Amino acid sequence: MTQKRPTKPRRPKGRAPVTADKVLAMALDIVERDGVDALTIRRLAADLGVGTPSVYWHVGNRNELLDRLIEEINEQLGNVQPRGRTPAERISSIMRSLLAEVRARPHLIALSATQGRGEAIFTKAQEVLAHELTAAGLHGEDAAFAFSTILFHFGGFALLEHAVSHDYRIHGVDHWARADAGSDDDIDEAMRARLRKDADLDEIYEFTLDTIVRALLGERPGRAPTPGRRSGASTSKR
Amino acid sequence: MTQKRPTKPRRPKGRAPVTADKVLAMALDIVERDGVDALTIRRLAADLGVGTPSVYWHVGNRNELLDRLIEEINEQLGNVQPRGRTPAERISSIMRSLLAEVRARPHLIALSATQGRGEAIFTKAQEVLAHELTAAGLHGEDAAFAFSTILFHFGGFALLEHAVSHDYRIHGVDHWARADAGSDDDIDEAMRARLRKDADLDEIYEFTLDTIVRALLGERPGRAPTPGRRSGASTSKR
DNA sequence: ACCTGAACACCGTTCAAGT
DNA sequence: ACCTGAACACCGTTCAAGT
Repeated sequence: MTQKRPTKPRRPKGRAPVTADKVLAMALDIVERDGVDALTIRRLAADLGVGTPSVYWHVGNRNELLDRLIEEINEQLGNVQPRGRTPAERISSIMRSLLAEVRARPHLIALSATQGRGEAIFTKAQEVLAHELTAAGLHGEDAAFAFSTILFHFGGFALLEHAVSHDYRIHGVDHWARADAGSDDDIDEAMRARLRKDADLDEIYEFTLDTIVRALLGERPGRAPTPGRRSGASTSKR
Repeated sequence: MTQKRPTKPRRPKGRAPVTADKVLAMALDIVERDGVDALTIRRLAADLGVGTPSVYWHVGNRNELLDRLIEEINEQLGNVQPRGRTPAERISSIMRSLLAEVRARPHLIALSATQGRGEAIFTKAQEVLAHELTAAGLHGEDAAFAFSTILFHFGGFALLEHAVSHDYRIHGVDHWARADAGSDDDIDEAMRARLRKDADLDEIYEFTLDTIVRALLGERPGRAPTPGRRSGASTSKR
């Protein structure tokens, strides 16, 4: 539109004033493309075509910017609808979709981690979870405890998984690869062999989530949900 | 010793050459006193009485330094011995002491978080845990799965608790304080009231840990361990 | 082998000043 | 109300040079 000078990407006149929303949008863009660390005020200002003080004028300092970013992403998250027939299944299904959503947005986790805001994750889904908990027959303090517990379990898992996603193996690899690991005998070889490989995070999440939800709802554990899983794979004792 | 010039804290001659261990010790000192962010190469060099290039010579760059620091703290950690009569109790007790230890060293968690090394946390205790798991009758894949699951649960909790320790309330506070929170009726008032207050993190940890350990060991849930807990505190439905 | 001064290429943030 | 140039006070890291 209007005049465009090839060498000067800066807006020539008073064209299209930068707004706080535009700053936020551009910031989100940078984070999604190049990660949280790449989001510097100077880079942001440059991409916006303004000087750094302008950024400070629209949105506060870098911390405020990151906080706003978290909330923004958050609002786009958690449009989950429960699936399943039993209450436990429905609740588990919520937390499963949530993990999938959050995994698809690693920036969000990275942001939350750097900002120390493990809670801010998804607001919408909280309503759904609360609703489903009362539908499951929980009320008052019990419902609140179940709510917090489930959310905390989810948040902790998401955070650790992310913190560890680069080259994880629950530390094991180096440690358990050593022949002398595990004092002497005692720890059998099959276990040690398995610990040398990466842990199956999905399996862990599934199991812990199921277990916690069922316990909160007062159901007995039952090996029903994941058939064939956790059946005694007891191997040679060495 | 020898000459000491008051205005110049730098070591005057070739006195007491800096070693890698001294660098590490000083770094640990700074982190413990002023936090991870305060640990800058320049500050470290200054406190050591040398120029910045010296630091680079002894220990690599900042990342390597942080990694080494994590491992160092780690080695001082996890001298736990299991207490309790049943296997579940003994295992839970390990993870309880571990949380206590890690809580007493917030720097370690901060370090692990910034370095993305949620696993590095405590090496020694892993042996104890593995031992106790096999003593509980688990072997092979099952034992490995239990091991990873328990560690992951612990790590996730520690990480989230730390990330959130400053002003936590599972996001709730702002959200559930609003009168319109929870679509319309449905969510009862007692639950909403409880969500406005901070969640009891100890209670959550205790409950999830117990539940998971018992499930892994094949015990039935049972409300025995924490008597009086989670008894239907169902209050007025509004 | 160990240390130095000095520089490079970045940061976040603020100030005085412009329109 | 919004934007600028310029600076301040920091960073991590490296280079060439000293002993």
